[in-house]
Amino acid sequence: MPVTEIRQLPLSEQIRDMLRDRIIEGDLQPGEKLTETDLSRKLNVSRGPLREAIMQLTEEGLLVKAPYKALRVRSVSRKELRELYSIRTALERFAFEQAWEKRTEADNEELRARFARLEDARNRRDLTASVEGEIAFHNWVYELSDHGLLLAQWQKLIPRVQIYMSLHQRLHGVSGVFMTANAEYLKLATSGTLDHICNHISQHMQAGLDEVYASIPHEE
Amino acid sequence: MPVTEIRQLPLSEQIRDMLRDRIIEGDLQPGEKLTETDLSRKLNVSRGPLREAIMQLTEEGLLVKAPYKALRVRSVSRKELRELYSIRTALERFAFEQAWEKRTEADNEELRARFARLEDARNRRDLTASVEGEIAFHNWVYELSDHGLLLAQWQKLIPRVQIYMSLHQRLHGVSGVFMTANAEYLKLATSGTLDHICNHISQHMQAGLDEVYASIPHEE
DNA sequence: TGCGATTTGTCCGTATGTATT
DNA sequence: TAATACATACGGACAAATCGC
Repeated sequence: MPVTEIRQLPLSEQIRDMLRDRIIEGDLQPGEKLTETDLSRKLNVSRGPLREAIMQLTEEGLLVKAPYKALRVRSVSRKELRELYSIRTALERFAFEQAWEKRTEADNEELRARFARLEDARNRRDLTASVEGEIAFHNWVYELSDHGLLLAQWQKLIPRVQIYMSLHQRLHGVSGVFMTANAEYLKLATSGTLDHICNHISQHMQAGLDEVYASIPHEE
Repeated sequence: MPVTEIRQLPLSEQIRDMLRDRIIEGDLQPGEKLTETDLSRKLNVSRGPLREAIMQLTEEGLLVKAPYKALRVRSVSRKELRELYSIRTALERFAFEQAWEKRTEADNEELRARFARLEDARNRRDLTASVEGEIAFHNWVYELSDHGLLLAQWQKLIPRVQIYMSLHQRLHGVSGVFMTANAEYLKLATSGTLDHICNHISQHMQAGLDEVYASIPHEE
């Protein structure tokens, strides 16, 4: 019986996705030191594809690397968290400017569906699904913007956002504060004015930042 | 006489920088197909570090790659050019918001120095120095913003900006239109109000876009 | 549509330079 | 300072997928 292992994705991408999940889940903790040879033994892969995965995760900001020096999982910090939410605010407001005139009723219905899925995940206290749902909810406007560069920049930020959301949820569970803000976001995005939703995003992001802020230690 | 080749940087980074220069200079043209084995022979390096360089350039958007498919130099397009300048507008306005209160007279003096260097490069009709100067001029506010994520996002855009600027300059030489806009930018950045410079950036970017737009063919 | 040629993806063994102890 | 661990790099080899005819 030949063991015909199917490989839909290149091995390097499988490794990348798996390591990214382990970092987001906290299995590999912030600041933890990793070595290539160690990882290649434990994952039972050679260093070639592993190095490619490591480089991509470094580009995403999940790993920190310097030539000939130790590989580390990026440490979380309040400064980075503030930067993350402030740049998300700028990008998402810009996304709404790009998307505003393009919205159709079908698009609005799609956002309501994503809101419902997010609400459901929260009610079930499903931490992973809540994070995924939050990302999908915000992804809506970037998809709608029809702006490839903007979408790419936002999607490169997603893993870092997931890290902070997951970290917070593991400490404090699924909070209910978010959903009222999300309901307002939904309402303004589908039936408000561009100015209203842009103003709301600043408050929305600030609320998200405040929610997570205390979960992060002061010093890097 | 032993040929003692010094390697300050890892080979993969040397390859990356060299390929990036060749793409920006137009030596490797948009849409051109590349093969790893071919490149490794011509550059006299093995495929390992070459693949790492290729991946980084793919992250920067200079190369396009899909599993098992041909590697290509990214084609330029008017749509991408519009996206590039529109997102630059959003990021640079945000950068000024972040940097505004942090400016000192020493910072303003630094911007004037960069303006002078840019003006000098243009007067000398030095195409390469003009592009570099333009980048350095705009880089000022990102450095000042003290926002690591923002700076990183902007710097990842730089190679693409350089491609379009170089392409335009090779076709039309150094134009004089820019410098009046740059002078206004300098004045507002150092002595205007935040609102004024933010409004100016939109016009400034639009002017830059218009300048380059006609140099790019319609169809991708 | 198939089939060979080309190219990418992967692995191994080894060597060398750098960092860390 | 020396010794060890590790990252970087090379070359060959084969498998897997794509491309061209």
